[in-house]
Amino acid sequence: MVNIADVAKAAGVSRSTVSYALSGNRPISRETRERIDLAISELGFTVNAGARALATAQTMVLGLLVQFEDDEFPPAMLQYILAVSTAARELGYDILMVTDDHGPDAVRRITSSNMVDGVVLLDVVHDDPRLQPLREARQPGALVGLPRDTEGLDVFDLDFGEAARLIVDHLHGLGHRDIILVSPPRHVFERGGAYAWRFREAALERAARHDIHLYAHYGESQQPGIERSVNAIIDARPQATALIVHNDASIAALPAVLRERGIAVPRDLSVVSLYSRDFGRTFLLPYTAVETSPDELGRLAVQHLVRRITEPDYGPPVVRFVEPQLTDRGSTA
Amino acid sequence: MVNIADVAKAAGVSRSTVSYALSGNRPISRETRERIDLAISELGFTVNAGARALATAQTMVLGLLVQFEDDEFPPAMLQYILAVSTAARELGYDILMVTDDHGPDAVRRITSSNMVDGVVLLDVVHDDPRLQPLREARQPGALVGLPRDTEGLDVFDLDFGEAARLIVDHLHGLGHRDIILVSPPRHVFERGGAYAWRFREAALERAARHDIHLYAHYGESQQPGIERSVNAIIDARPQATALIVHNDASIAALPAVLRERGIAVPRDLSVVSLYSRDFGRTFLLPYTAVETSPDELGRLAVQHLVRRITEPDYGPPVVRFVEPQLTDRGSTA
DNA sequence: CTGAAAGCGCTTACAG
DNA sequence: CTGAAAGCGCTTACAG
Repeated sequence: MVNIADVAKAAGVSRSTVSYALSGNRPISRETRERIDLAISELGFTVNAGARALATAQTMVLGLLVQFEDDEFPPAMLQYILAVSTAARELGYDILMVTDDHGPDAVRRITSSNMVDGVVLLDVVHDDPRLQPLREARQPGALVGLPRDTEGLDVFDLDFGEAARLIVDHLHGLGHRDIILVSPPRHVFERGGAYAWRFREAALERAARHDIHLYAHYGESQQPGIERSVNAIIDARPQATALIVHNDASIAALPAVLRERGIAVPRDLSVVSLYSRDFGRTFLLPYTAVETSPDELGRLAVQHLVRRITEPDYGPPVVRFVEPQLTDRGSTA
Repeated sequence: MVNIADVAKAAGVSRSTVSYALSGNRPISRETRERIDLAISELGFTVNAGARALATAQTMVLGLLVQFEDDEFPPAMLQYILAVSTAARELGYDILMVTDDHGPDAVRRITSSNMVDGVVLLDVVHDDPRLQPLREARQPGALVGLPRDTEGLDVFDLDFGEAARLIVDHLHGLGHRDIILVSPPRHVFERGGAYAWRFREAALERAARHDIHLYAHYGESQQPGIERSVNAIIDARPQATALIVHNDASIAALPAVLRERGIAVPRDLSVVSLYSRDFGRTFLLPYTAVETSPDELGRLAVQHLVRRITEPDYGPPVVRFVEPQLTDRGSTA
């Protein structure tokens, strides 16, 4: 394998000069630089990433921890993964993606061995067991999803409370007084998926203030049973005039359910949901909805993480909520 | 950061002895080993992965190249990613996931810098531009998907030709003589998605032999337009008694389309498709289908890749087709 | 503007 | 069964 010494010899300079030419960390004469460039391209030299990492204590790799929970809807996850990966590459970082079942061990493993310069956690839950090892790590961490205790970590999430208020207010303004809410599965609440109850509680609170009856139900996230559960929920609340769906799997299945029941939107029922624009390229979703912004969240997390890696005193940890935006697609009346 | 010298000092031995205790590459007395273990846990020592990689020329990291094509159906991709990641971890490898738009550069970048010990390529097309840089790399490569030229690379794929014959024979045996085939989008054929035409050609050839009319159409893979395209295809072939769907997006949308049209399966129409078992947890798919085995393909690719990394003369490249298996879910008659 | 040398944290022949 | 030392391929003060 051709190394920096080979290049130095071919160019007739020292190894340090080659290194500085590579990094640009000190001025090099034009002539010398040209000889080095020539040698590099003739020999096909590429810096050995491991050796550079050892010398600089920077790997230029970010860890990405993904958890494939059974109650997670796969198509939604991929958007976050892609967003993080793309944002990282734009800043010169690669992604070490870890899908281990046991997240805390994975965090410890990749941080204590110095495989990564920082860590992004996806699918963060209220009491996430990965937070402690991440706080103990040398490397900074950024979370997508709000945990109970954000200490020492940068946190990014959609403002689910505000999203709920936005939606309830929107329906209230249209005169709806009986509204169904389809939440994530019960299991998501139980394992601490804070986005689920943050949305539900804010919706209930807001509905109460408006004297609206809000019927909150758990939806499903796995087939078979998604259509069945949505049907059962609608059956249970015949008086409802609007449906809020905070459940990826259920909203994906909703068009088929409504067609089957002969329910026209928004004539017979108003529908509002939360999903990302890209989600609507996989599923046929003509509904007014809050944009969940996976791209923006992934990008924010990576950008802050990289700043924290490169600027030692970047300031106190950041907890940032993305402002929900309601996109009106005409599914409410 | 605590390093191997700190451990050696605390345990009262040399650095080499600590290293050998870690690797198990030479016998260590019980007493010495215990002192070392104690020092390691007291100091909280973890081997520095980069330093080890530099010394051993092994990173214990596999590159995973993923391409998010617009005509790809995201839910299906995730299964391959997860399969590769899981199989790698079981063999002690981590995954460097690269989603660059420009695959050939990405392959060159991660291999020439020695960031990885081997590379897995997903979504391989007929004339895949990533193959050349991969062949030129020091590291071995494994592909999921069959390219035109398999030279020098281990290749794994479902036997799409056999899958087509299996399905056509199955329908022929049931007496069908007019069959619709919904293929992947035209763009997949154009960019060299070999699985698309391997399946279609084998199906056409087999149908001709049986004197079956096989009506091959391109389906869609993005909303809006999937339901519409399936409807148009069915409208165009009223005489058909069976439907073969080789298109993830279309099969996911099929239940809604058939319900809307009032078509009962298999009474009015027989349906056969190709998808994985897990795919049926995201979508409601009660159809007889060939299992596409993403788990098995991902696992095979990783296992062979790792053997090729660890056993210098593992033998000639392998091209292995996974045998298609038809799971009868009663959607044909 | 450039070079010689130390150091990053490991592993592994070589020697005993 | 164990140690001293060279080497993996870089970077970066230090010196000129």
